[in-house]
Amino acid sequence: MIDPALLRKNPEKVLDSLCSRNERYKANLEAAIKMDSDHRALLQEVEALRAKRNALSQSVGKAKASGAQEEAQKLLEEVGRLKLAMEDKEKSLEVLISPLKETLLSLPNLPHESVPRGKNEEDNRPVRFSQKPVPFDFKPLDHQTIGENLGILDFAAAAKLSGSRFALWRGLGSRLMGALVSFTLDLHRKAGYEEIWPPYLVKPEILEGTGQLPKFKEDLYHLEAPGKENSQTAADMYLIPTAEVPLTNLVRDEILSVDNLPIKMTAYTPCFRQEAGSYGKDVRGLIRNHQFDKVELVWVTKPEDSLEALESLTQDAERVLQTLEIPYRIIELCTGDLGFASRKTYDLEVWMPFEQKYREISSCSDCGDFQARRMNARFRRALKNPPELVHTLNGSGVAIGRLFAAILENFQQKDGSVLLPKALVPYAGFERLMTKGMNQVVEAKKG
RNA sequence: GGAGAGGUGGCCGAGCGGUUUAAGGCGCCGGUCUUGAAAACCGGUAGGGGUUCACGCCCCUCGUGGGUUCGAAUCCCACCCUCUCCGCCA
Repeated sequence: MIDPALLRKNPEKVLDSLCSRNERYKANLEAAIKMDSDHRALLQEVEALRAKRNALSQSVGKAKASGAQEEAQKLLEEVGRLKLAMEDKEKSLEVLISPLKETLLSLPNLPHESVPRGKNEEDNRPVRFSQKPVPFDFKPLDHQTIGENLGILDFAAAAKLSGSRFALWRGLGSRLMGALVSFTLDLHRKAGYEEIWPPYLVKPEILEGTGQLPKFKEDLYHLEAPGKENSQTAADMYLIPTAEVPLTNLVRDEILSVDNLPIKMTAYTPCFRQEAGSYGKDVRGLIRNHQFDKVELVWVTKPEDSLEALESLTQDAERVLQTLEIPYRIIELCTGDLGFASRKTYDLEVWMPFEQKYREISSCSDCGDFQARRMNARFRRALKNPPELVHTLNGSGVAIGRLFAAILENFQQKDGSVLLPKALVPYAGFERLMTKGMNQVVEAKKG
């Protein structure tokens, strides 16, 4: 959520900043400013009436205690009349609050001033490249074909169980997935991250905290509370679209000690997304599925540390690709391409030889105090200092399915086998993925 | 899922319709005393919001949301969470 105080103090700056994302926020922002000022005007009236009521009610008690029955009766009548006027205004206030809150929650974060202005992904700026990809001396295949030829990916089986946009791994493919998760978590633990194994179903307010709700409900898998009709409070549940959601919300409603910052957490989780808007795009393979696996990195920092933390977090994600010797590049997103909660984002993109282009495998964002304000996540510099909002950051470190795909494509051999990156061998327990025919040849030689 | 007990400030714990605008203790912070410390004593110790140049004043919050009342931590309803026991279960 944008700071309402800033909205009042400097509406032009907020407007300019939001419009650098997209002009369409202008109307909503102006509505929010108007609603905020109406709300405050009425709030003052209501509070004045409440103060009066409280004072009168108290004097009723005192009058009764001192035995002044007539006096008490008179006061009672007066406060009764006051109450009617007050309840009227309180109702009007109620009516103002929810659209105001809704509007404030629907506005995205303000881009950091260092972020390049731009309309869409074409204006994103490359930051750095790894070593150039080595060209193949044969025509590389796409990861789905490679995986199916090796018998380690079975999309037909996944479709039988769950429909399109699901994946299923078999045999060594399944083992390789486990290896990628262990390898990645190990790497991050060594960099000082605490490993977390969180729940995958969360309450609605948790998703509001990180910014997925109320705006992006159609992207989420939603479980209606059973017996909802009979209960006002039975909570719906949502499948997490990323581990960012449970990890970041761990600091919700906390006042942390400054000594605990920065907090660095990592988690492997499956992620669930309806991806409603993406029909027809990337339908093949492991790139865009309803369920996918990801290792996530989350930082909680002091405000003055978050930009530097973003560099550090991005490097932690980068190290996964470096260690696995996969070609990649890092780009900085322009204002128009930033995610909802982010004020500055680096994307890591791996080289995909079949398509001859870079594909996103990680997105690292500094959310500033945007999520912290929604979550009420704070810290205190010293005992006598007032609490301040923390800054939160998150990044994939990295998407495991896409990493799997990148390994198949980048390490494929002319004979159809895939040679694993060296760093992965101890985790996988094997060096090469081979087709059934090749395995038979090897075994026959042994025999 | 069922039964019972319970949820009050950083912690313990009183309060069960109106001098409670939450007693008392512990802890913490500041001060007095002291060469220094401890002890003792004195004072201060929640968060959010509104308003004010400021001092301050006001509103909201006793698990959450409703309700009753002039007035609710206190009474009523629903729910959530924790603990104990039972059932089911990987």
